Amino acid sequence: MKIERDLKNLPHKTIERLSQYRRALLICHEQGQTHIYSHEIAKIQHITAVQVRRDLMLIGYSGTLRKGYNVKDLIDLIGEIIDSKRGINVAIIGIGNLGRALINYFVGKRSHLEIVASFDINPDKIGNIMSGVPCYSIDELADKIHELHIEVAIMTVPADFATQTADALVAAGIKGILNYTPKPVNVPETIYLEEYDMITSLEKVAFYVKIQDLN
Amino acid sequence: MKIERDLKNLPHKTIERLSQYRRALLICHEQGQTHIYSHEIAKIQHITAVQVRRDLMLIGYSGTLRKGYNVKDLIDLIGEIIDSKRGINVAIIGIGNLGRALINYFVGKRSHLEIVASFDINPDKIGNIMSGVPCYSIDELADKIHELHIEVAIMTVPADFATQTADALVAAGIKGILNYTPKPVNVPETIYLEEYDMITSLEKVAFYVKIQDLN
DNA sequence: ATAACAATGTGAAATAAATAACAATTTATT
DNA sequence: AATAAATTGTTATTTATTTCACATTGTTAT
Ligand SMILES: NC(=O)c1ccc[n+]([C@@H]2O[C@H](COP(=O)([O-])OP(=O)(O)OC[C@H]3O[C@@H](n4cnc5c(N)ncnc54)[C@H](O)[C@@H]3O)[C@@H](O)[C@H]2O)c1
Ligand SMILES: NC(=O)c1ccc[n+]([C@@H]2O[C@H](COP(=O)([O-])OP(=O)(O)OC[C@H]3O[C@@H](n4cnc5c(N)ncnc54)[C@H](O)[C@@H]3O)[C@@H](O)[C@H]2O)c1
Repeated sequence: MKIERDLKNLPHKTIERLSQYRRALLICHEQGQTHIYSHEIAKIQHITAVQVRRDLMLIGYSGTLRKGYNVKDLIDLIGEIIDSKRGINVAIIGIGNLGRALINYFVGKRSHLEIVASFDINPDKIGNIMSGVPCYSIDELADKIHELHIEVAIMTVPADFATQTADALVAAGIKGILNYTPKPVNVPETIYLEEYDMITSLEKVAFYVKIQDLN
Repeated sequence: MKIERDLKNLPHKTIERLSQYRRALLICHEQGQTHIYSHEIAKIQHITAVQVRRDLMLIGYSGTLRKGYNVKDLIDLIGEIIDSKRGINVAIIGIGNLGRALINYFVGKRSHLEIVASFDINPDKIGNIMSGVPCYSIDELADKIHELHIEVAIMTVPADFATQTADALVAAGIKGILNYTPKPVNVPETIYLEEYDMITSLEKVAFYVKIQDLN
C-alpha cells in the first residue's frame, strides 16, 4: 500500500536515472567493485552527486557513511522499484533496420524484459528467427499478444503505418507503447505511451551548436 | 544582439517542440493546408493548446485571431530560429544496424542538416556509399571533419568504443555529439552533448505499465 | 448594430525538478 | 581523546516548465 503510493510519486526523471544508475552499477559489479560513492555515480552520468543522493533517498536507500553505497544491494533495490516481479514480455513491430538494431541490442540485456516476438508485413521476414526472436505476420498480432502475454510494444514500422499499428496494438490489449516512428500516435489514457524521434534530437544538437557560435 | 539573447533563453523543451511542430506543419503544408489552430497542433503532439501558444509567443510569432497560424509563415519562422543559415554537416560514426537505420531515415529529410560522411573501422564497409553517403575509415576522422566542415557527429559504434570515439571527435574539433551508445561519454563543456538510450526508455515504459497494475 | 462565440496572447499561479546549504556521522590522523 | 576530513541525508531554496485564468479581439449570427 505504502510502496504503491511511493512508486507513483517518483519523478519521471528519477525513474530514467535509476535505469541508468543500474546499468552503470552492473558494470561495476561485474568488475568486482563492492561499494561506490554518490560522486562516482554522478561522474559516470554527468550529473551532480546531490542529484544521485536525492534519487536514492526517494527510493529509501541508505548508504554507509564514508563507504558509500553497496553496489549489489543498490542494483537489487533498483530492480525491486522499476522491474515487474512477473517480468514483462515485449514485442517489436516492424523488423527493418531499426527493429533489427533494437533486437540485437536488447536481447539478453535484461532478464525481466524479454523480447518474445516480432511482427512484420513482409513475407520474406515472417517465419524467420532473429537473435532467438521469431517474426510473425502482423495479422497474428492480437492472437500472439494474448498467447505470449505481451504487455509492451516497440513500434518501428514506416511512419505511414504508425496510426494503424497503434490502433491494432490498443485493440489487442497492449499496456505500453514505445513509438520510434516520427508520427505521433493517439492512444487511450490507460496506455502508457513514450515517443522518441531522432530528428528532434539531431535538430536540438544542431541548434545548440548554432547558438554557441553566436557568442 | 537581441535575437541572440532570446535564442539562448528559449527553454530546451520548447526547442524540442518547435522541431516537432515543424514536422507536423510540413505535412499540413504539403496537403495544402494554409492555416492551423493551436489546438490542432496540440492534438497532433498530444499536448495542450496553451503550451503551443506559449511556445509560439516565446519565438515572437503571432497568429490571426479566429484564423489561427499561417502554416507557411510558421514553418519559415521555426526554421529561422532553429536552423543554422549556413547549414550543418553531420557524420555518423559506426555503420552497423543502427547507423544504417539513421542514414536511411535522415537522408533527404532536412535541407539544412546534411549527412555528408560516415566512418567505420570495418574494411568491408569503408569505401561503400550508402544512400549517397560515403563511408570513410575511422583513421581519416580528423581529416574529413575539417575537409567537409562537419560540425555534428552521431555515435553508433559499439559501447566499448564510445569513449575513444568521443575523444577522437573532440580532438578533431567537433561541436556537437549525439551519442546513441549506452555508454555515457565525457566531453568539454564547450561541446553540446545529447545522449539517448533505448533501454532507459523501454524500462520506463515497463515501469509505468507495472505501476498501473498496482491500482 | 449587437450579442454570442471562438480564438489568440499573456501575467499569475502551480507543479516539477535541480541545486544549495548544512547537520550528522563515520573514519582517519595526530 | 581530540581534530580534521569526507561522505551521506535532508530541508530549504531556486530554477524550469506547465497550466490556469482571463482580457482581448476578430467573426458570425441575429
Ligand atoms: N524515431 C527515430 O528516431 C527513428 C530513427 C530511424 C528510423 N525511424 C523510423 O522507424 C521506422 C522504421 O525505420 P527503418 O529504417 O527500420 O525502416 P525499414 O523500412 O527498414 O523497416 C520497416 C519495417 O516495417 C515493416 N512493415 C511495413 N509495414 C508494416 C506493417 N503494417 N506492419 C508491420 N510491419 C510493417 C517493413 O516490412 C519493414 O521490415 C520508420 O518509421 C522510421 O521513420 C525512427
Ligand atoms: N542507444 C540506443 O538507443 C541504442 C539502440 C540500439 C543500439 N545502440 C547502440 O548503438 C551502437 C551500434 O549498434 P548497432 O546495433 O548498430 O551495432 P553494430 O555492431 O551493428 O554496428 C557497429 C558498427 O560500428 C563499427 N565500429 C566498431 N568499432 C568502431 C570504431 N572504433 N570506429 C568506427 N566504427 C566502429 C562496426 O564495424 C559496426 O559497423 C551500439 O553501441 C549499441 O549498443 C544503441
